[in-house]
Amino acid sequence: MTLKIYNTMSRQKEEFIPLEPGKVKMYVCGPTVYNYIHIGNARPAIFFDVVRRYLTYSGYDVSYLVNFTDVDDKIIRAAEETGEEVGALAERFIEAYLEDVRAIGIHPVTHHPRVTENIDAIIAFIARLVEKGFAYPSGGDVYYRTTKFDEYGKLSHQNLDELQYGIRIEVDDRKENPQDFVLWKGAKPGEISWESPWGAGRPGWHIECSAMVQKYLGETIDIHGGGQDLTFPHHECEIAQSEAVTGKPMAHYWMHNAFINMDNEKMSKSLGNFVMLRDIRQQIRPQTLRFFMLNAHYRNPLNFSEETVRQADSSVDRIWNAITNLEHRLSVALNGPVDEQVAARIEEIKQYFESKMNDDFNTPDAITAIFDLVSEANIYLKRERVTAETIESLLNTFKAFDAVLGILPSENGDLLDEEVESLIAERVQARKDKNWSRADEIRDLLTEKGIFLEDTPQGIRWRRK
RNA sequence: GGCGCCAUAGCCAAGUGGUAAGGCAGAGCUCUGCAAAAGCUUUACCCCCAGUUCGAGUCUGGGUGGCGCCUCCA
Repeated sequence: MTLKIYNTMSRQKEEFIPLEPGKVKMYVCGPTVYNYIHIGNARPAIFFDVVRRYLTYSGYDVSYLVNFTDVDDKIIRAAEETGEEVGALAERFIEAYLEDVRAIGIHPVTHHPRVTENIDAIIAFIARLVEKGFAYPSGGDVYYRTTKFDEYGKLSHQNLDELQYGIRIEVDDRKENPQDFVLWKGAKPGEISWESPWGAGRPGWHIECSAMVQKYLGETIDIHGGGQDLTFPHHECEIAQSEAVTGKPMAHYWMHNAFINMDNEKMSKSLGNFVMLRDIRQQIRPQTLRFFMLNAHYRNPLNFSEETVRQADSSVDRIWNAITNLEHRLSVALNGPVDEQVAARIEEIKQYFESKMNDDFNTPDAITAIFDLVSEANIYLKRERVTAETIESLLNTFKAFDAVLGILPSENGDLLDEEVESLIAERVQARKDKNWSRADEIRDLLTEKGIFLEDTPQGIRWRRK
């Protein structure tokens, strides 16, 4: 069973063949750190985290890089407004970003290269482009000569002549052609800058990725990802830069996620219709947010609303309940072999899970496998006699899937305090005495504290919500 | 103008041409001291029109409606 990935370049699903057996090099465009990230920014963060986790699950050794754009126009403007140094402001939002993504269960990436730490590599890269005639200095800036790169437009399938230039952005007359883009920006007086052969300045937006990909991962990588809006111009420009220098493909697989919408409109900072991740994660569980994102295919738009999030939250409850119920039953389970029928179903479900993940990361269908497992577990628990080995086997399968999806409760012990313990003990006695009113009173009291009691033939079971 | 994407149940959402997964919500039943959790049962002529085919949600053409990119954007 092989992994297939939809490649924006070919507009087809292609079999994944790594450059080097057993290893994957992937690079995803990260944030420009001038603000907190919103839910829309969280989609690629979560999705590509899952891609990386699944590749790891599949046995690959993955090098996963996400860059920080820590100097650019917006950062400079933001720093002017707050009165901070550019570097201090960028650092502050990098910390905020790391805190945000950690909170939603994203595994640490291999490395976060930063523009300001790679200025030399960027200058060297531009110098090679100038040398080869793909770039030209003009009025203190350096521009990329798009007409020189025959394949410009191959990723986004755009025709150079048919692009509408200057519609949104005024065309700079220092360019030979309107479609040329800036590689090096000459510094304005007082602006943060670095020395270069073309004078003091700073890198343009696209060049950082070309330079850093090459420096950290090599001339060709396996997977390059990002949001759909980066296909053009950003990734197109990266290809023009990198392939002009190396003559080799920059990446074998180009992956792009669709957007999160608000009222069917793209969530974006410029439209102002966004929800900050920091704000929403006070209100919803990280696992709910991940479930919400992964319950739709990454290439389809996803509408964010109170209702759809609530539905995701209830879905996560169903999964968590199954886990809690399995764990509760474990303490009174018998010793014995794994039930054969259950084992066979687990194997089927696992095959299904992998076949769906292999099909261009079809996470909605992979989630179906989780629910199949939930059903299997619930039905098994209906039996009077269960074995610990079978329960362990079910729990381990949940864990295996969760190593990819990250939607189960976190491992850290969820213990009850003494007061709660003694209330539960009191309720056990009250029920023995058929003192139903006291039993109900205690249950209501604990419900208010977010602890839900359930009476089962195997004793009291509790869960938190 | 160019390049694309999407339309499936009340809601969310998969779906390799062979007579529609899963989740949420709802209804009924079972279990329960009452609950909860869970189980069982139950809810679709797949936007419209034509075509290809023994057979179309799926392929082709044409509509309708919505969305994205075309140098800030995930």
